[in-house]
Amino acid sequence: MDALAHIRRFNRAVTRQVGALNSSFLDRGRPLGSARVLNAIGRGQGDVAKLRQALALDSGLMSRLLRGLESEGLVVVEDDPEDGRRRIALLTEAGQAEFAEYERLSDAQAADILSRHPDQSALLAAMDLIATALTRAEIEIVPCDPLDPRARDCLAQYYAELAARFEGGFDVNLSKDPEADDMRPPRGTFLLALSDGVPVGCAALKGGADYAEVKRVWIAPAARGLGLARQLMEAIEAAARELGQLHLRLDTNSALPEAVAMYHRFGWDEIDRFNDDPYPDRFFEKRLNP
Amino acid sequence: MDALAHIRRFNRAVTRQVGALNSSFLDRGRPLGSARVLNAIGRGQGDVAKLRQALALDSGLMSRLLRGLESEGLVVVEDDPEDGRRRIALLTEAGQAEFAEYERLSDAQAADILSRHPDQSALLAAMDLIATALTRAEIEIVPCDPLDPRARDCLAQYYAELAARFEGGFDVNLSKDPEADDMRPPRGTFLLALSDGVPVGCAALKGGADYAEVKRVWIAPAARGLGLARQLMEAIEAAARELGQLHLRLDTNSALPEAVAMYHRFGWDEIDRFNDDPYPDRFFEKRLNP
DNA sequence: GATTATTTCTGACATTAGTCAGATATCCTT
DNA sequence: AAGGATATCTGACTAATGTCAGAAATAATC
Repeated sequence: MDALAHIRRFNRAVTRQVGALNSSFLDRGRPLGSARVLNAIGRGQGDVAKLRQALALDSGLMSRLLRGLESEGLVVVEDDPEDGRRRIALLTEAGQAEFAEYERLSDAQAADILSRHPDQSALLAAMDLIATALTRAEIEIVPCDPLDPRARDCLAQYYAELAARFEGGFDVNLSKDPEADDMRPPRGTFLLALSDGVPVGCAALKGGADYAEVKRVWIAPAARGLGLARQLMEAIEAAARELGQLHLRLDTNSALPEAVAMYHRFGWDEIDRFNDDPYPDRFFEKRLNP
Repeated sequence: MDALAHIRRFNRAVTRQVGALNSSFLDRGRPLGSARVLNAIGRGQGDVAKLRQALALDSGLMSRLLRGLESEGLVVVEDDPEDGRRRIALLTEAGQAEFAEYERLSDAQAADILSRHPDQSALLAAMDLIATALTRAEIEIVPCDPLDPRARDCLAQYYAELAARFEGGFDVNLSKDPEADDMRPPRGTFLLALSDGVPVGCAALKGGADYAEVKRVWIAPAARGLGLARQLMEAIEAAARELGQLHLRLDTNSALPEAVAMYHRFGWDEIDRFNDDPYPDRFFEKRLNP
């Protein structure tokens, strides 16, 4: 069977699905164009110029759609304090509520599909894989508090994976869990890779007196193979330079051969054991140029 | 992380993708409505009434779009010989060429996504899973020649799966491969389950003098758990009645416990070995009421 | 400070999409 | 054969979307 036949089927299936979602959006009594603008603003695209680019709309049309949403009382448009030509759109309270209603419609449709499927986790994994493949160009790496729920979520998946891959399992309490303060500025940092707001990877820099440690490097299964690890490691190194930490170390385990290979590939030197943590058996360091 | 957040991300990713595909369709100088009609006809939806239902179009609009395509010389609309009220749309040669161009655009986009992905087979499997989940209501079961490429494709996957699951592997040459003629009317039949044209399962009825045998029951991994096996078995039984074969038998293997459980569930009785094929070790029969 | 570029907004207009009410021909049922 | 239902088509209309040109304000450049 031709691979393209499968993709055509996928295209048609999602096209119909998107069509169904769009017509359910119409039930809220607003044309699709306005609904799309409202949703884009709700998702944080306030900048009118970016909005126009993201939705590929003519400036005249954009302007009229915003006037329409304003007269509905859902949106206010303010001047950009940094550039008097630009304007910024914000949702009013009513606009927030309306945006939430659109999210609810979309969620209801999603929950319906999910509930009918025999293997929900397989379906979610497939959706993640495809969403990542389609939005890979737009994955962004942002700093984040190590106690943020999104960070905790990544770490939970990271620990679960270690537990599955280490022969004797993995108990985070036996390992030295870094203090959150060591992974926050000014001592260190915690980075998340976000694909359209969903975390698909993380990495931490734990500051120290003699050297800083790279910890918790993890990529979601759906996002592997996209070169995300390199992006994260480069961002970590940039953050380390920023913080004046030029001597980096990390530890890992032979049970994770792709990690070991990766550190070699990224210019890390293998060194002797430098701590007594029970899990790692491979140790690396890298010295950065300022 | 909330499952719905993942689905929202998926929704947004495919919405954007569908939007991009639609605007590439516009490049062919024809409004989207006409393009959708042309594509639906090209995919075999000639019946104007079905076309209207599939695309959810008003009869007036449909009529006008067809007139437009006719005046472009892409489509001819004929009377339905079976029902004078109905009409049937067909692509002219120019229409076929134009349809092929749309397919090419869609394929190019698909190939682009596929080529950028590190694990193409995982991406295809994910697409299959989702397409099946979204179109499960529209899976149709149709008779098909056992030598049709789509049938052969299913059988190849079926044999590969047996080879993986049987301890000593599976060599189709050691098993009694039924003659194609025994799986064609008037002796037997071969059924395919099609989801938007892509085969996602099959089952065969091999006619015989004393009894007919059910063979080659297979469901694609992406389509499992949807109750497709029951649909296929019911269709096989209906075909058997049609052909006057009321005594059915089948053989299977303990290495396929879900198949064994299924036959019990569907009212088959386990019986003694009735052939000397080396692979099966479980044997069933079922007597149908006329 | 003059010139050029950028951003938003408005007006005028064209195209596309969607809706509704008949008209006509045919089919189905009794 | 009559009456009701169905499928398509046409005309008349409305709403939505897309396009273009230019005005006004501000920013960037020289």
